[in-house]
Amino acid sequence: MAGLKQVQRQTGVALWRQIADRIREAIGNGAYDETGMVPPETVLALQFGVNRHTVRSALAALAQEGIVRAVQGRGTLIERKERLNFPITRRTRFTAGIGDQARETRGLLLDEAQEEASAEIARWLGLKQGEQVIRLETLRHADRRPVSKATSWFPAERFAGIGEAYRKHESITKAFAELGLADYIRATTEVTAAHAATADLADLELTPGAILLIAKAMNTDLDGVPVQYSISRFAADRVQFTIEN
Amino acid sequence: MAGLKQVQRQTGVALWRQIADRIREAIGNGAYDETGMVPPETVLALQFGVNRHTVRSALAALAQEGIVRAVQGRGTLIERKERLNFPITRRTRFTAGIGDQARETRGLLLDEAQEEASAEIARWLGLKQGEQVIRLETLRHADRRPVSKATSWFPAERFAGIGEAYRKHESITKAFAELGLADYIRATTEVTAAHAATADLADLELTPGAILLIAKAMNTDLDGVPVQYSISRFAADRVQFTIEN
DNA sequence: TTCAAATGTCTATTGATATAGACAACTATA
DNA sequence: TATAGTTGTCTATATCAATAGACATTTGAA
Repeated sequence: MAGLKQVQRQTGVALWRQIADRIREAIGNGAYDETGMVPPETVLALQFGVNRHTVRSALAALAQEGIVRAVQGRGTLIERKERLNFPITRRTRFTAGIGDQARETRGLLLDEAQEEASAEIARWLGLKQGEQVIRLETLRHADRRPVSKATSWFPAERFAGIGEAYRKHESITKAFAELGLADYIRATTEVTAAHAATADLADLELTPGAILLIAKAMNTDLDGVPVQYSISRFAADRVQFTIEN
Repeated sequence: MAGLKQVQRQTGVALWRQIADRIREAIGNGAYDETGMVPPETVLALQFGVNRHTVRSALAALAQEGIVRAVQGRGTLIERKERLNFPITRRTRFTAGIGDQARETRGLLLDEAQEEASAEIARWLGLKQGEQVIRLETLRHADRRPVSKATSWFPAERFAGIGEAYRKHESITKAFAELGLADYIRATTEVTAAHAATADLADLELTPGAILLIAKAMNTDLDGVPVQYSISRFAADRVQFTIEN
């Protein structure tokens, strides 16, 4: 588990960024829980086989993210460490899934629009291409930290006013309930990973090079009729998915 | 979908690498399927807002990976494009899951060892810490391209000789069968994403900064007794997971 | 054959990245 | 109150990353 931590040169990814990513990950995995501190700069420099100044650049980046805080004379303290678990089941709901792990969850409506369904959206929602759909851009927080950004599409006819309902309740489940859909089922989830797009970086408070876990999900009502298709982007260092079969 | 492709400066990730990652992703998503070619360098330079030489660095990297091939006077042709779908269900098996999408799958045994179960492994396999387990390091290919690298643990007493059986059959399912376990069930899967570790980069033929989809999975026999715990690392640009509920 | 469009090559310059060394400033503890 | 251990700051140097411009070479179509 220990061993020489390695980085690669001349790959277009600066050493300080590789090291920052590794340390962030190690913190997330609880590697430094005993001391609550990152090892001294000289030790890290030795471990990664780089100059101490390079390690300092990495730690400066992590300090900028609010993950560590350096104290002269003492060391570099771990400020924040989180990895939420997000279960994916037939009853997957964001708020309920995260709810027991965070004191407070919020759902922000960033944008709302009615538009014609693209071929892909139409396929997922069982509509014809060009039929009207409502698109919501939402940003979900847990304990005041952004966790995921999602784009969702709903059949416009059936769910007119869902934007307003979401803005009020800050929850898809409650918005559905207000519009007469008491229950729904997660039918399909596709999971991929990718580098974050610029637009998502800012909202999720990430730095470039950061990784997103991307879940493309389709929900149906109890009769199996599609009610929602969504593409959710999660900050990979803050979330893991669990699939229980 | 079109719009200005964006890259960020002074983030420790070189522009040419960001651009290479975006283009690789776009190719994987079928963005250039109509022409079978990447847009001209000057067009890409305009789209990304960088100098043509920077785009050339990105394309050179992709050519190195064997994804594109530049032909003077014509353009830059797409050589390879793949994204396998990996379904996660109660009956998840690598070979069967990928089998219908690739002409040929292989499973290579990189390493085998018998060791004492760590606290985590023991918990997953329902053993006591320190009990003997067999660890296999395997590398799985589809159509001669590496797809995933996995570390698996098995209770040593019950599955003595599983390394040899895997080496022979190149399949966990068949190795289990040889040892008297005719059927098994995927009980739990945890999905995360992370930057690839150096050791995995080489085996999976990836470049640093590349993303892994990581699946931590536990399989049980039909009585619910754990038979395998594994951590599989997939090249994120070649694979997606599908969870059907 | 001609020409537009595309990739290939070269030179030059600037800023970011990484290394190296020296020393200052601060903290906790013996 | 020393002192070891830690982070903070400064200078200097070499290499990588990015931009800029000019021109050569190849291809495919008019």
